[in-house]
Amino acid sequence: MERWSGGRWIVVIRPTLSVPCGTLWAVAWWVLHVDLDQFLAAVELLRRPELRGKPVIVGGQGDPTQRGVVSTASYEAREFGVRSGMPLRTAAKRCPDAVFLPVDADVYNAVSQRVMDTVREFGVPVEVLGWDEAYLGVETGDPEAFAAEIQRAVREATELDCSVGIGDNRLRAKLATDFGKPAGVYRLTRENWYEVMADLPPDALLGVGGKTTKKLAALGITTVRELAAADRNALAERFGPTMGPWIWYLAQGRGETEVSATPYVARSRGREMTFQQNLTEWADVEREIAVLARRVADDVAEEGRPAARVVVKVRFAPFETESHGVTLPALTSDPADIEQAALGVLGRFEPSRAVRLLGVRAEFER
DNA sequence: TCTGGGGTCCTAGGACCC
DNA sequence: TCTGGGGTCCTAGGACCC
Repeated sequence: MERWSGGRWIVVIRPTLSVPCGTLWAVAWWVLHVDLDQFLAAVELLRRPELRGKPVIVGGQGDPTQRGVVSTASYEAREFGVRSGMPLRTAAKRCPDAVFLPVDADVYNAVSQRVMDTVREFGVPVEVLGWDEAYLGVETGDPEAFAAEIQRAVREATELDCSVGIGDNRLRAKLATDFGKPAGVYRLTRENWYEVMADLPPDALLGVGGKTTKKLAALGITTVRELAAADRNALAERFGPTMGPWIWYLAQGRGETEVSATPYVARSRGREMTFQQNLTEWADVEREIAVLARRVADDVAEEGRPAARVVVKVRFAPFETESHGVTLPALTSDPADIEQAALGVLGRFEPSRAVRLLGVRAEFER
């Protein structure tokens, strides 16, 4: 396909690669994945510059003697083997000199907003994935230059570094980002997919985690290459008619190319809390469920759509999780209704066991 | 290593209906 | 009297992601 642009003809190829085309500029559709480097730690360093160069760990209440896990570790802390998701206690053992800071969601929200506003100024579709990530759909002959422009703009607006993955689909763009970190750009396409990914374990793919990797190993599949070459029907047999073929596609680097700028519509809103000391009195459990339900009701009100279903989650000591739910007799945003529903569902749990975590979630109509 | 809090999507099994 | 088969909806749990 050709079209007239900027005073010259350009060749538009979608969604494949740009090809040098004589005096014509070859333009293609790219997915760019923008990911801020060590986001939470980086934001904390902005307001506490004296911590720069030190191992900084953001997570929980910022107290490694309490229950909580690492949200983000600075690169210095990662040198000690500290990783996201690790218990704070463990992180403190690995890196005793680290500075521990509590998660400050309001601040990260505000900074994230500035970053995303900056990225949106480029006038391309932007799909935000969380505090620190977004996909961009970009039509350009030089995606590396575009990526560098984004990095420059984000740094200018926020003093934060980001890495950019360039891909011919969302999967490859997202995986590319890690190879660009920190503060770099990397391109992953059909051209170099196997060269880069073939020998990595299946959980290098987005959507394949530890559990699936273990099950695959039991089938003799231990690399992306082997998964890509596996029998699709056998995978469907083992992992289900959707998941089986899906992970097979992933291993080949195939994925969605669309980047949607349509606003995110939540399926559910929930609140949960792990208690520093297990609750052993059921009256306390009931009281805390009521508190959580009221908070969820606030979130539901903010959402502006009524709840259709309420689900209660209980994690018993030491770590056994159960959930029960109820479809509401009618759609409602009334805090009293949501609280009543949650307390009613709570009656279906065993009341004589110590409780580690409680959660309440409201689901919206699909 | 004693395992957060915010979510999404898929699967399996039972209920229910014809 | 003890027993079909298919479709659909609901629920609980699992896996995964940031």
